[in-house]
Amino acid sequence: MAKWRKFKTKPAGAVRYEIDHAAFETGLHVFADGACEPNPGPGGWGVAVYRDGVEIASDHGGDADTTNNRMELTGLLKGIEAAKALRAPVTVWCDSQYAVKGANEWRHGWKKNGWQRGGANADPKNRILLNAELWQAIDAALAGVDQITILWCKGHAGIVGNERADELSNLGIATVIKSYVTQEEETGDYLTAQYRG
Amino acid sequence: MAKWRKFKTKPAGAVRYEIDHAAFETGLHVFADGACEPNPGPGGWGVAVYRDGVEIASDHGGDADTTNNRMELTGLLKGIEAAKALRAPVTVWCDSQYAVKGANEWRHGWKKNGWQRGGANADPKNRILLNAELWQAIDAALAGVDQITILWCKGHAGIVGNERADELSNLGIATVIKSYVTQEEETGDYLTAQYRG
RNA sequence: AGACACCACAUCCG
DNA sequence: CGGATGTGGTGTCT
Repeated sequence: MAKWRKFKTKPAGAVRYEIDHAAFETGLHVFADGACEPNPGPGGWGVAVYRDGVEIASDHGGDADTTNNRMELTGLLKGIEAAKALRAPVTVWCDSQYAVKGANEWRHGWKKNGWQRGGANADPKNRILLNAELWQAIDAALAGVDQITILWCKGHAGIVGNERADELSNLGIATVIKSYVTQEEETGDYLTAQYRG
Repeated sequence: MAKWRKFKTKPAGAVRYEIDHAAFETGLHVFADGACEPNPGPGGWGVAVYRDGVEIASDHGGDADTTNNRMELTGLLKGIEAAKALRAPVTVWCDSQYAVKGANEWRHGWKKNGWQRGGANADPKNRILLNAELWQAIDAALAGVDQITILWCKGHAGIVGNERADELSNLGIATVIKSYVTQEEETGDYLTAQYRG
């Protein structure tokens, strides 16, 4: 029974992704998300905290020049910090497998490797770990913590907390943009001539 | 939309990869490619023949259980055979350095060595040449031939013939898969129980 | 140590 | 349909 059979026959299976909404209705849950428009470009992150299904806190922010994954990591980091402040068992949800697997699995290997990618992958130029400072910050935030569980949830799947975090990350972008407009209005100096009137 | 997008998306660097398309617009060119999805797994090969920039022939095929490099070699072999049939100077292009260097350089050493890998390999197990039958077939196809030049071209670089050969190799995979589906419908025996009904 | 190719996953965006 | 941001792997040779 070759592996690829499972791989190839998947389309026929019509696998449906079932969302266990009930799983979010009890206890403490933090949802983190990031966005970037375009990618790369101005980006934002958002965090929403839920207790027993009701939002009890939220936060957001942004960066003028960033990437989707940097914002995703920043959101997760802020989510972890928010979760730590609760001093109770919390689940932190994020729809980026890059962020979730990185925090749960890959991080340890990178750390052991001096924060480098150890894989048998391409040239040594690609050996450098991207966004290393953010990974190190996440690693530090997670040091000695055992009441936080980071889990992956599917994006755009109707999960309320995820949609809310997405909304907040868009708010983060809007905030960044607005600060540009303000700066532009004040100084008239941000945009290059070709983009003005 | 927003002006800052344009402002942001184009940093100063902007290195462009230049392809000498003109090189393919004159004379006889054969493009060979292979694919494997996943690797290892079901694979396909594709060959496209061009005269003065227009496609005059194509071929494709596949294998149920193979590797990317086996398909790459099979594609090259079929390409060489197609080139021989033209009985004129032909350039055969392939994006696999494994296939191109193997056919142009390494092949002679291996042959001299009784189709074994030479070098300082103490372990006789490491002297086993993989895909030896394919290399021997290529060697036989190239015997006494002097009107065929095998060259490497970069993959996924917008080279029309290479993209076409890639498409054909995917067709090769599809054909293989389809034959499985047919077999499944006929015998009801291909899929494991968990994927049926 | 190097090179090329093949693949998988998720997200972001147009 | 397209691209970018990022990770993980295998196939093969020198």
